[in-house]
Amino acid sequence: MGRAPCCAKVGLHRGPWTPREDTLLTNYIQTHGEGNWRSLPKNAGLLRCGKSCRLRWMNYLRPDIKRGNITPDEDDLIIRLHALLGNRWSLIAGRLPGRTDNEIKNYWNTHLSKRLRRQGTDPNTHKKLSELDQQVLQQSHIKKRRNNNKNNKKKKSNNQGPTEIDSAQEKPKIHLPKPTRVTANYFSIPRNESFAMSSSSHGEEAVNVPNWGENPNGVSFLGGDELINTSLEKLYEEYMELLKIDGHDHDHDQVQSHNSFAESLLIL
DNA sequence: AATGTATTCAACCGCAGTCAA
DNA sequence: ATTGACTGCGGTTGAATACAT
Repeated sequence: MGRAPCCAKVGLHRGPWTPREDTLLTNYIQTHGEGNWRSLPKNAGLLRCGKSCRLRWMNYLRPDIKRGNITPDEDDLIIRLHALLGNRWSLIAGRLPGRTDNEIKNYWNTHLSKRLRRQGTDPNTHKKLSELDQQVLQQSHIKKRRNNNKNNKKKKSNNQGPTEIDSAQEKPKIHLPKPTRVTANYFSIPRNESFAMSSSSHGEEAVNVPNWGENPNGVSFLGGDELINTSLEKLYEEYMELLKIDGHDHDHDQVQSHNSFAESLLIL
């Protein structure tokens, strides 16, 4: 249908948020709650589009956000969840209390995917790369970054918009299937709250579906690192159990069994 | 010290799902 | 059944910063 971009309105602020804007947004949400993003900026006295407000709140201002220092446990969990779920960042973030989808996406792109590549694993498929594949990936990665920076310089000096030709030329992408949208109808817990995995999980089904509804009182899972680590450990155990039950050779069928589990998470 | 290159991450963009009219 | 507003998501950009030469 093609709607006009929500930020196209003349006179709206863009770019980095100022402390004053942050305060206005925080104060407004603290008194009126989240939602109604469209009308929020006007009501809060902000010259921002609703989308921008939502993003700022979700990724930066929310009080339950844990910033920086992603622990090795979280590292490992992100990698495992990515193998299961692919680039479904919001789903992954939902399993990491206090982390945002944007943060995890950035962390993946800047740290984890590189690490996997260095270890000879394709970050997209989580399969072992051949030596040739590794070389190709390294080359395209380096080339892409170089080109990107060249473009940045060019844009700075010319003060021109993005050069579509440039960006289109140097992007040999590996496309994953478009992530399935997961709505609140499926999972009725707030984002960034961990879920309680059932401990008696091995019934007739090979996979287990988390108890999404088991947080009726809005019980916080952010009570401390101990609590978080406990839930992470539970997750690890659960995944390992699932892999055992599948009875597959992990090296060869890991991705496939992960995918089937991922599907079970998405299609209820 | 100056310049070039690489990295990080907040913010933006556009698409797609949902839902009310 | 259709339409359009709203919302949420993943992909991408680009300014700021760090590091290398």
